Amino acid sequence: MRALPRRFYARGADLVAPELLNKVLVASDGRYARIVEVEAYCGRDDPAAHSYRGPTPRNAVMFGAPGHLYVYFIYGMHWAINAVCGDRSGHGVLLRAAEPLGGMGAMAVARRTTKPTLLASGPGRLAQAFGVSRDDAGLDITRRTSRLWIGDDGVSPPSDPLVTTRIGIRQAAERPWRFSVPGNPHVSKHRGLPAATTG
DNA sequence: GATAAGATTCGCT
DNA sequence: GCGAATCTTATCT
Repeated sequence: MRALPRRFYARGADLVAPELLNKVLVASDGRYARIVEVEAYCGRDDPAAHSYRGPTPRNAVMFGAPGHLYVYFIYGMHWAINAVCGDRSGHGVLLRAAEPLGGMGAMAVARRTTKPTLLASGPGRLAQAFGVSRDDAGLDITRRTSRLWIGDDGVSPPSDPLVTTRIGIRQAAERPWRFSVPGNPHVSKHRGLPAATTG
C-alpha cells in the first residue's frame, strides 16, 4: 500500500475530505482501518473550526505543512484525529469513523468491546481504537515510517458520497461538510441533516 | 486567577 | 431521549 503524497492534502479541506473516504488509516503495530466518515474544517472561512480565530498553541500544527496530524482533546475524555490540509491556512479533515480491517484484537483491548461497529465508529472511538493521544500530534501521515499514516490500497472513494451537515457543532452548523460512505455500517449513528443538492 | 463551553461517549430510562 | 463524566482551551477580569 502506498502513502498518499503531500500534494493530496494541499487543497481545501472541503475538497480533500470526500477523497479521504475509502482510504486506509494505518498504525505501525498492525492496526488499520478504512476511513468511512469525515468532516471538513476550513480555517478562517469556517466559524466552527478551531483555527477560525488564527493560530494558538493548540492549533498551531493546522497552520503548518499539510499531511500532518492535528490531535486535540475534548470533553475531558476524548481524543480526535485530523489530517492537516490546505496551504498553511488552518484547514483540517476530522476522521470520524473507520471500518476495522486489521489489528482488531488490539482495537478491542483499547476499546473494551469486540463488537466491530463499536470499535471505530465515532471520532473519540476511532482515536481510542488506535491508541491516539497527545504524543501523536504533528505526525507526518505521508510517510510509511510514521506511527500513523494514511494509505491508498486501490479502493476508489465513493462516486456518490453521502453529504450532510456536521455533527456536534453550533457555529456554521448548516454547511454541508460531512462526508460518508453510503450504507456502510461503521459510519457513526449521529444524524446530520441532508445537504442541499444541486439537482 | 476564574469561568464557560466544547468537532463525545456511555449508561440509564 | 437525557444527563453525567472530566479537563483543556480560550476568553474574560
